[in-house]
Amino acid sequence: MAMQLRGVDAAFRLNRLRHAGLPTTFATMDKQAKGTRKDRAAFKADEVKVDLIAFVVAVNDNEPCVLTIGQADTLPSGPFALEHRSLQSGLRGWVEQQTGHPLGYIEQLYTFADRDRIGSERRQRAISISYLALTRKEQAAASRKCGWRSWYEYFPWEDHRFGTPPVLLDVLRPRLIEWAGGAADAATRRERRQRAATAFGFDGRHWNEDLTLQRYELIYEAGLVQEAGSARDATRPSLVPSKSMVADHRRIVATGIARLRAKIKYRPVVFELMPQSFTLLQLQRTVEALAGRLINKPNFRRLIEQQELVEETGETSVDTGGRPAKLYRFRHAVLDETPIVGTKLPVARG
Amino acid sequence: MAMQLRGVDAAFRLNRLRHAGLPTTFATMDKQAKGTRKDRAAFKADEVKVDLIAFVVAVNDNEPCVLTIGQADTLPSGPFALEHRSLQSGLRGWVEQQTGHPLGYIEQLYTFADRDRIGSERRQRAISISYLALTRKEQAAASRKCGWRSWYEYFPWEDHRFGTPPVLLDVLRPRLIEWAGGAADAATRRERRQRAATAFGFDGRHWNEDLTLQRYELIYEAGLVQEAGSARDATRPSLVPSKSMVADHRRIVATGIARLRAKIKYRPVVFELMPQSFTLLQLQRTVEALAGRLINKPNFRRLIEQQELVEETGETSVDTGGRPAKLYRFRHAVLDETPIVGTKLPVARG
DNA sequence: ACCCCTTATAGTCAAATGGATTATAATTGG
DNA sequence: CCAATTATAATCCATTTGACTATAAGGGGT
Repeated sequence: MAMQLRGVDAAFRLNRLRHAGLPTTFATMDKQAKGTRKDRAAFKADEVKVDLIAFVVAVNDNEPCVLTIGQADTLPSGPFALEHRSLQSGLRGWVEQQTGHPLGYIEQLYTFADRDRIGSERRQRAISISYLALTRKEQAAASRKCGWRSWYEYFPWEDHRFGTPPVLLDVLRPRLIEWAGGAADAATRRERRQRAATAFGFDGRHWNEDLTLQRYELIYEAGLVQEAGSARDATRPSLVPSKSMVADHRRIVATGIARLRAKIKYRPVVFELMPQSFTLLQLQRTVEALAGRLINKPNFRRLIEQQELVEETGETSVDTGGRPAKLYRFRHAVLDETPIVGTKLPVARG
Repeated sequence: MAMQLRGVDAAFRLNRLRHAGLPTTFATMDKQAKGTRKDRAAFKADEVKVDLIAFVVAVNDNEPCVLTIGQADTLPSGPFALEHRSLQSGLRGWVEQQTGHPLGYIEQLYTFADRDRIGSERRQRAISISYLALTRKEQAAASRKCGWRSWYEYFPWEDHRFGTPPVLLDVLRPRLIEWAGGAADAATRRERRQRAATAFGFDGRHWNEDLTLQRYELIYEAGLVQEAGSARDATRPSLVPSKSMVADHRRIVATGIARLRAKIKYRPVVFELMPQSFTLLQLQRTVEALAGRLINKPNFRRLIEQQELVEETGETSVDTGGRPAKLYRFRHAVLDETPIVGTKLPVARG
């Protein structure tokens, strides 16, 4: 396998193995890690390169988009260098240089170790730190070799706004069933079916839009996607129809989508993607684009209003095609107020 | 300031500044970041050192504990080296070597750039990757120079199980009010009061146990805590009574507590901290220890049962002091089933 | 044996929340 | 003026959730 399996849920999966009594990394751990804290300065071999990678999001015409560079499907990135004052400022610098796009909201996603790069003289370790960034397309200053592409070109099974995507039932389901059935023992087969059903909402289960990363990892594990630059055998006839990305960038995007979909439910981050003033329907359409599913209109409005996230500007928008809609703006004060909504513990009050 | 302000919410705070029209990192960004992707291999200056730091958690006698090493209050850590097969295996190696403790569940917390270390010949960049790990004390093999310390020695204001901690109202509140009032302009004063009230539940607001990191950052920003090794002026007479840690380890712990408190509400991670079989009250006490607040007993049992997280072992425990309690064990199958509980979007079904 | 204390377990009830639906208002375009 | 389209308000009902009460089952002392 040309790529390493990793991701946010790797620890979780590993843990499942542990409970099942199977050997884990922990059991087979390399014992040769020597040296005390004092020794650190003596080693030069410990030095590694650090890459910063950005998953930049904007919603254009109700389509959630990722910022890419070059002809290939590549995320903006660059090495963390001495000139950078911080990781974030390094990331901003690279993105602005490569795309001409200034970033607003930034959030760290995940740090992972790349597979060893064999340098000219010695082994070279590399680490990638990925980030999620939110902006608006208009902020782009006459872009260079970069462009906005819809998420759903890379993840066609993730868009449920117009009903269940055909690819899900026509392609993914049979192939995942096939993959599950290909396992050696019955327990693994059942476990694979279980995982696929939960992640994709098969067998009458509900679709959960937050499981984007689990779904990608499942598809990847089943060998149904192929990324550019990986040297996989070409014997496998047909993969799931979707755009691939360079290296493991598609996994980073999946991580970012999952994070963002989860986050819009408890923090007011959507407004980073909105213009200064907007109608409630525009806001709803943006959330729907991110979540990949439709939202009940009256209930959405009730939710927004009772949380007092927005305030009226006093103006109305007339290009709605029907009755003019009130324009709203985000109440920035909520960033200081926000008590974060939901608890799930039955706490004892008083 | 001897330490850099950073953390999970740094992006959020930064963003608030942006909206308030203040200059930000983005605005003052260094423009000298040069070089294309092809140049990477040519630079040696870009190499950095990578440290792995572990926040290891166990709950001993209803007290949530952190694993520390040495006499000082230090988290297990060590450099990421060539011998390590992955970041996680490197972390496991260091923790086992320094504490003799094997790790089970591991989850990445945050990656940050340390302040520059001035090496003997040239500037040296360093990066720290922090992790959250869950275990049980019993797994410890006759420990070396390490020990378990209660979280609440470092964060006495976080334990609300036995009522509001005195330090909150007697020390923190007046000092935070003083800090808020010390701001130059009225807007900043109001914003500071607002933030403090939200984070600590002042002025009749509810206590939100998930805001551990925000609270620590606020206290830090107000100059009310001092960490070991920082060269702060000694003129400030009295700080908030609490144990400090080496470097920014206390911030890492705060990040981990916040993450864990949020996570137990939607993923069944508590069971990593439980023995094989346990009573429902033991489970409840463990959750209470982590959350730092009491839970309504009947409702907690209802929650556990309706989610089918556990199954009866058939045995009962008699050392409860009253009626014997049924013993339960975790249903590991839920790890494959779990559809993750809560949505907060008013989705349109059908 | 009995009482009393402790904890376990089951059940009830009201309030709040959340999903779905219907009704009414204000525009544009023909 | 009518039809189509969108905005906005209001209502209904099932489910969830917080708070509380009642009963069961043990141990320890007298």
